[in-house]
Amino acid sequence: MTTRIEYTNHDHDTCIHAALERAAEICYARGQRLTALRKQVLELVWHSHKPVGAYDVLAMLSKGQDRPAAPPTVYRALDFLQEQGLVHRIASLNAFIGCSCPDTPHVGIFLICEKCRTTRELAHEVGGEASLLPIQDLADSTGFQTRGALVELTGLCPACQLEKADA
Amino acid sequence: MTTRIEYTNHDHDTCIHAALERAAEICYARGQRLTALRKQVLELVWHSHKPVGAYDVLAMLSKGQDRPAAPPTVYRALDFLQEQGLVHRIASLNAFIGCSCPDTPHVGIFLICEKCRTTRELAHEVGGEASLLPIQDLADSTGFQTRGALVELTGLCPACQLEKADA
DNA sequence: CTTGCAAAGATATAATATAACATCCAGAGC
DNA sequence: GCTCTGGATGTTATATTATATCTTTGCAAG
Repeated sequence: MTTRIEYTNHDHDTCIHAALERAAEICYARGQRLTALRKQVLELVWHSHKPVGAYDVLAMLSKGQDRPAAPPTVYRALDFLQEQGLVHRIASLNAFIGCSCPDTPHVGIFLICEKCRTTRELAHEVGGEASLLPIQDLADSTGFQTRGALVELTGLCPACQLEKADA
Repeated sequence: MTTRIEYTNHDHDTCIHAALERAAEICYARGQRLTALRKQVLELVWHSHKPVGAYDVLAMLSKGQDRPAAPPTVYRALDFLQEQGLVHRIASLNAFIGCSCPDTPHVGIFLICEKCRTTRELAHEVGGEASLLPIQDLADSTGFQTRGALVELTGLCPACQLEKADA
């Protein structure tokens, strides 16, 4: 038995559906409005487990529309979703990914596959947040007052390690 | 006694000079060419202990020139300096900062002050690299093969904590 | 001296993000 | 129902960051 998320051969519709439902609950509980647009953007971000660029969202949003949406439309929605902790921004990719644990605020710890770009969030795994403590302690010891953090590891996900062996 | 770097009231010319000298040694030892342009860009990045944008470097580089330099000039120099480990890129700021410990390759751990933007690299402090181990272990335990990392903490540096108390 | 190659110059454009102002629309209070 | 208000969205323009591509330069080995 494992808590590992299987990114291949899973029913991703379930991921999306669950994420949207939880987002609705969270926003309702906080008195925030998950409007149709914001919901749609969230759904598009959840389209895969790979970070998606703002302009990718924009393109998906505009597909089949008479008038394509403009960048601020997407960026505003993404800002809202970030404020609510529903998506994270991956700084090293200028891209966004859905948060699978939006209930509690946390700093993200991400594992980004260099090959397939599938990205997994570690922060809320068992010991996830705790793993930051040594760094925080070191920062504290220099007198720095930490308020936010960004941790992004790049490498190869299990699936791509196998593929690499093939090649 | 402390190993803490004092960023205020220090002779920054010494920092710059030392960085340039060490860079020259490193490049020579590796058979890499620290050309005049690359050296100048490195010096401009070292202009302060705050990350500096590529276009800031570009502006400084062009000041007083007949023809201003073009972006690729700066980006190429920065790419070279990054490859040699002489500067780091701060992803959350789209900016660059001189590495104070370029002799050995390492992942950067940065403390970025939200107020004055002064940025300090922790990676090579005592226990710096080691502080990443719990995260690496966690990543390993998921089967992820880490090849690179990015750690950026934001908050308030000691000096700005005092100022904030004043205000 | 010429040839080969890395570095730098030059031009154009791609990709990401925000500023500023106009309009819309849902809900509160009358 | 009406109107007022404030947040959300639309619209236009532009700022900021980064790269592709081709040309030219300069230096060093043969």
